[in-house]
Amino acid sequence: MKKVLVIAGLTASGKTSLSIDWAKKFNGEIINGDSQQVYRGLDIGTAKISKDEMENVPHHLIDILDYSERFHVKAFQELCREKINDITKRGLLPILVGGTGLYLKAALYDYQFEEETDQAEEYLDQSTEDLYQELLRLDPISCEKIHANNRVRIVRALNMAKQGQLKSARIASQKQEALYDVFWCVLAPNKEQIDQRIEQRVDMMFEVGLKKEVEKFFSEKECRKYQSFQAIGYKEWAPYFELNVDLATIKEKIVIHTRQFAKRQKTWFKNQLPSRFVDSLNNEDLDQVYQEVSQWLQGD
RNA sequence: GGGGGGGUAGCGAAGUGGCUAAACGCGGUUGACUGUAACUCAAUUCUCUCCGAGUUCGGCGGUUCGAAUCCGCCCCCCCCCA
Repeated sequence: MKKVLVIAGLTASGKTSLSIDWAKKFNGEIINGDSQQVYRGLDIGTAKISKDEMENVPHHLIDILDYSERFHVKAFQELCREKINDITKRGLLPILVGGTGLYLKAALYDYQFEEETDQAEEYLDQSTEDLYQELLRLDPISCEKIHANNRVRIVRALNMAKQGQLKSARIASQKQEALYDVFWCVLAPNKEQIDQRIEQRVDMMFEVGLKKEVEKFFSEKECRKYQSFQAIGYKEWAPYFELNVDLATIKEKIVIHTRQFAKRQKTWFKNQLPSRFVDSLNNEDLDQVYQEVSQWLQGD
């Protein structure tokens, strides 16, 4: 079984620096596992690693899309698996680094997606309640897992049901197994430290020109419907352009959204994966995991 | 000094005699998550010995069967005039 080392974790937990360190020590290459860092030009707001910081360690799946393009799990799954094969073939260790739990899991587990067209527009004029009723007819099992208010998920399941396979049936056909020999590290410092680091990071983003970056891509109203504009650090700027809201307020919003995001990530990793939580701001714990990873690499 | 507006749960803000422990939003907490996932959604958020009880709506006192809501005095904040 191919080995894949995963460095997942909360935003601002220190994934980037650890990944460079380990890539060198374990002779690996890095695959980005972050839904927003795939976009070219969105650098500051996504806290993307810079060329310098890479220290010549090869990075994959960064800057592969224009900010106007759409991206989704299926695409990530395919690209990521290709990279894993490629890196493994060259005798190196693939290190998957990122905070998008679903993407990581979908790439490494036996999740299956199929060719499918997006038909979201079809549902636009229908109420969420109606859509839920329809889904109740077509795929009642999925309804058990999707809340009646969760329009996004309902539309998704409906779309699948109408194009052939039921979402519930597809999930049932999977074994919930990893396709690789995976070591899951989840970097999760304690809350006080994460909150503090988030605040510092956002301050830094403003200092190094986040505003310019956002203006470059999103000052045109049209651009704000792009998926990339969903990213924290970007979407908060709409009131600045439209209502002249001051920068301090924008910044505060970004900090709050980032904190909330970190919490969601933590919940997700805690309950979706058999992962090794790492207090990445604690050197003892880091040494400890380092040993564990080394041992894991030696086994077959 | 005169005139006006205002003080409601962590914050913002409704409520102007009973249906109000008090709408709603934000923030907090917990959780869900298989093609938007940095998304989307849910539960919970005065206190407790928590299926019931106890304290709340600047403070004190009063009217009333009953008050955040009415009356009196006091304290604080904002605006205008002087």
